[in-house]
Amino acid sequence: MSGLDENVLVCPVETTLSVVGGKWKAIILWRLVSGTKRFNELQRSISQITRKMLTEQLRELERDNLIIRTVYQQVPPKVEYTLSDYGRTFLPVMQAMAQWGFVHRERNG
Amino acid sequence: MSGLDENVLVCPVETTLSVVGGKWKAIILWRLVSGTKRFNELQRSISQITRKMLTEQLRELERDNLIIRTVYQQVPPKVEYTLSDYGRTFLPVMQAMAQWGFVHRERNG
DNA sequence: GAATCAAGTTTCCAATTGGGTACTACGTTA
DNA sequence: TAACGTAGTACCCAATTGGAAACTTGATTC
Repeated sequence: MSGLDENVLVCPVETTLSVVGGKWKAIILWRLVSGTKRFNELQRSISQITRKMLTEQLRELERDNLIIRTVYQQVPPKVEYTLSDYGRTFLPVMQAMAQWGFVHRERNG
Repeated sequence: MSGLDENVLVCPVETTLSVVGGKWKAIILWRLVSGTKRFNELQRSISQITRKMLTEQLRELERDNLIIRTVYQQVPPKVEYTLSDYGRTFLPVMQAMAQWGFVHRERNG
């Protein structure tokens, strides 16, 4: 607990997973790459996610400054989610993942 | 269930997560990038993982052909885990993750 | 005056994940 | 003959995750 090198020893892959790990975050961010989305639009495009999960994940992504949440004061409510500049730094990871997933699906069923 | 386009519609990021998602798999694979490792060696290098979890994750990675498990018939037992050629195709994703994690740690605490 | 809409929140319950501990195999070393 | 070491398994229990459904808000439409 007293060394200078604690941070140096942390695995960078673990660091990444601590921010965008879990079942949903990378998928949500990938949806936002193609542009700003509203809440229901996101939910419809991620078929298995519940409102609760989507809300939770969006809150955490916002807290970590990866996305920006914009509330329009109108009824019915309108809330938009946008990748932040910082969120966009995650683009290379998402592209690598998308590329691998695409090829993997070709290879396997 | 009868369309031609089911697979086309699957999100490639989701495909990737279905294979290497979860809390441990990417970390384990990243350890193997630097070379073949034995079971206990892996466990020691991933401080929070239990034997049970490590066993489970290694079995699944082996089932999906990302790693190769080699058992030496000797006592005490010796089992080695190695990235397969196919597992190595995941390298770009891991590198992108490691790079992002490294920069993210600089930026944040 | 009832229904509708978007974007949630709340509550409760089920399933999955994960941890602790003990146990195993068996040849070698003390 | 007792202990050691590696690579696990087996079993049980606790914690966390995740899902379903009902409820909320307030202006607008039927």
